[in-house]
Amino acid sequence: MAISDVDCCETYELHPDRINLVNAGMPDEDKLYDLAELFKVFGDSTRIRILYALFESDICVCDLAETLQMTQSAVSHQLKILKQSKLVSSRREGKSVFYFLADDHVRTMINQGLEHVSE
Amino acid sequence: MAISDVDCCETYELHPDRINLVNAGMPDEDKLYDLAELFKVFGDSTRIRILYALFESDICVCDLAETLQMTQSAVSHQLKILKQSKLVSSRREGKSVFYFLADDHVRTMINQGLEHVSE
DNA sequence: TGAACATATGAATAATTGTTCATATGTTCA
DNA sequence: TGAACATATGAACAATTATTCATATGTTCA
Repeated sequence: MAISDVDCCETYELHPDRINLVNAGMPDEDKLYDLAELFKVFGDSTRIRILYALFESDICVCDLAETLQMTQSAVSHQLKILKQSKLVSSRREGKSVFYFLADDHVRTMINQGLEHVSE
Repeated sequence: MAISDVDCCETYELHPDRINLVNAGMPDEDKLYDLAELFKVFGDSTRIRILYALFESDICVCDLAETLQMTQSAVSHQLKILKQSKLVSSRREGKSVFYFLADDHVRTMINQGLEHVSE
């Protein structure tokens, strides 16, 4: 029934102690999924560049598009994803919409990632 | 020539001060790419589950496959990606290969992500 | 109200990617 | 050495996704 019965592990010398220990520490499926989804949002260089831009200053869609040399549409699509993940928020000022970082986890996570890739 | 000339920003009221500020703080293209690639590795629930497993104990491929109810091949492919990103390392013990976390950034990053999704 | 500006969004396309299947490589032990 | 075990890997397929294009929504101001 399980994958192990029909596939790779019929004859493997398993280590039940380790398997139980690992399963005990494993978060719920929902949490794992949410966590992966969050990282997936960071896993695109366009979105990383948008977040970096917001490190410095609140900024409107038009300025973002100009800064990143992208179309307004592409930027807008990515901002929507960032907003759904609650990494950014926005406020309207007249015709413009300004985006800003929703909280400081973003900086912390990106800095932690930078430490890793800088080694 | 630039995208802005032909597309979205011909008539936009840009804010040069903000744009310059943002560009000054923007890391190199290479660094941005590496950073996005790193996050992309975290952005898959299978790999997150593997990393969680390694929080508890070094573990061999077979036990990982059994624990996560996946085929040995799928686990092995993902371990390769994690290893290329230097998030895990491995040592051989006889026929088995044991994997373990390469450094503590992994824990820090995942915990930081958890804080965000737990709000 | 109507025209111009600024942003958002749906559909389509191209590119990326996780898993499976088949098989290759590496290790142990009789 | 040969057989069985454990892991790694290449090719193929299905699913996801970033961007583009066309257009809709929302705002200001004459």
